[in-house]
Amino acid sequence: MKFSKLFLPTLKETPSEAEVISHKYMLRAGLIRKLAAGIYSVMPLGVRVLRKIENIIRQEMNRAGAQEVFLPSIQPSELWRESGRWDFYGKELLRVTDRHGREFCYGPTAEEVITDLVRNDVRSYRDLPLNLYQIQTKFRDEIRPRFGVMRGREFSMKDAYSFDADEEGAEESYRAMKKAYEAIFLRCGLRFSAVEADTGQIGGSSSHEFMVLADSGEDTIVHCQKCGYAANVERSRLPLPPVSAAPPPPAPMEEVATPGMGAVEDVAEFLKRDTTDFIKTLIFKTGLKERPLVAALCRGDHEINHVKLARAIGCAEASLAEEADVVKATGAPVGFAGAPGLAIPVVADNWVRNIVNAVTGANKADTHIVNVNPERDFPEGTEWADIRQPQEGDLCPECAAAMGLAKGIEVGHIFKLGTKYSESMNATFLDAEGEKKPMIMGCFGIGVGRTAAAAIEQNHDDDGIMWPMAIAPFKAIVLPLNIKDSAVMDVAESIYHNLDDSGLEPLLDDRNARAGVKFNDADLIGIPLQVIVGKKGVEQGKAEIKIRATGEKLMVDIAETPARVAELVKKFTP
RNA sequence: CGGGGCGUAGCGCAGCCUGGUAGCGCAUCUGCUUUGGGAGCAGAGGGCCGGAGGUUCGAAUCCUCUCGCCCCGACCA
Repeated sequence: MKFSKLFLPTLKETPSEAEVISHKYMLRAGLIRKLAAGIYSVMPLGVRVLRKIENIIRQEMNRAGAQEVFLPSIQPSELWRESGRWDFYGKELLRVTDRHGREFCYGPTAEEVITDLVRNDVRSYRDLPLNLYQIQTKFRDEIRPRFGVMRGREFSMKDAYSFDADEEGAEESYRAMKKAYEAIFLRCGLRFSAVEADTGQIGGSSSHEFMVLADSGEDTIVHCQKCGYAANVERSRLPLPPVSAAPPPPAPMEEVATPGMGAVEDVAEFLKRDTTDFIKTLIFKTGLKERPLVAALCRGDHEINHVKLARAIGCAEASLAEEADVVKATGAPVGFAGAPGLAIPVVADNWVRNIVNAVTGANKADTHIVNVNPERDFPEGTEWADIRQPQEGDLCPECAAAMGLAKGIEVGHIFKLGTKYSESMNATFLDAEGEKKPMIMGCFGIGVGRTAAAAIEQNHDDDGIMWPMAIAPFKAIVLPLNIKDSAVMDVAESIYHNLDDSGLEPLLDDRNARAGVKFNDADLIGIPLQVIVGKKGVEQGKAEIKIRATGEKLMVDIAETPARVAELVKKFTP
């Protein structure tokens, strides 16, 4: 490909809308342009990257025994009503009505469609297992799209669905996908971690997220260096707190005046007590009829994780209650809630249980209670659970070593669905005994554009992108520094054609531009290898190969250049 | 949805407070020179100032409404 013919408008300055690195560089390197919030056009260079990623995905999915299909993006509401998600999915589901008044949605995922497809054509255990996947545009009407294609509303996703006759088969399908995913992200040149995850709206029994480690990630994970345990904080398991051998004796509860001091830090300062002696009480809305409000407790220096809390309560989501509800539930303004004497249900974090002579709110304005002892003073029926946010240094649930926290970008997510959809949508088969059974399902997603963005987050410098070889739009860019110098141009063209004939996907920068412009654009768009052809080099029979990622420069005989490029391409392709 | 910010040429911005009919840099086009890290000179084109009302002799500027975008939060395969 010749640069002069390529639709590749690079930007010298960053458009003001971009905040994160990958978004900035995707715009500047001419990969994408925005059409509306969370909706992007992909330009030629971007398409080349996406196709590379898609092809790696295809190869590994096919190798794992999955078959590619292509499902509709517009899906009838009936299927979604059958699964029960028409109402459950909420505003994120983009609903449309056709000219006859029939309701449809733009597919955010395809469990319903695939289950419908399979139930109609699969009847026997002999047809199982089956794993079908597609690479399709999805639409999710996110509340707040952001960070370019990282959290877009319209995006390309590979989604796979497995159907098995029994648990062992489903387990095997899950393992095969996990292995395929590891191969895919490894080949894409990403540093990632497969972590235990929450199942969210998709449902099902268990799941792993594939997290690309990057500071700009929206998810937080806890991980153990020693044994390799890693989990999304939403799914983190924390061991019980150490028990003191000789705890001080419990003292009688006593009210203290704490005028205007709602925050734990203020009260701690005032009472000269450590925040670890405090029990923080937060009131949450659950959306449940039987217990709309719940008090969640954690130690003063800890934070409640809303997702862990929701799971402990058994509700879809837990969010902080409005001020009026807090007043109603506790009889005090926000900041003075405490478990003793509270009428609403109490869920307390395990780490609260053996705090001795703790400080907590008195359910009375400007008042706290000291010497609270949970076992003695908490209401009857208090539930204990693991509901707090992990902290740096928390101990590993598997091996008890200290864990760390890291930010990650979720590029893939795999779920064991069980029979959630096959039962609600009646996808059954006859087993060897002639008995009718629901298929056991799994589902497996990869965000294609997000994988590209994650690759940039992990591989860039101040000058631009440094594409991993396997997903680079071009593997090498040939830079004749002066196209009017026919000796230089002849050498550049011959190297270019040679590379092209060898299938090494070269780009020839044949623009009549100064050397600096070409260097800067080559760095920006992140082609892994630059072949620099200049006057001085040509006179000595040499060309120069620059490795974008390391900055390393090699002087090479012109005749050997294509072979050296081929070598380097091979070396850098995992 | 709550909070904050921003819409002026393709991109980045100034002008707005204190109304007088739009400007800078980059990019683009033409010509000449230049060609190893975003060139120089000369010339040229491009904006009903997001939109709609209003105030005024006069609105990019003041007021009201509206649309869009970005950030934080809530939310989220």
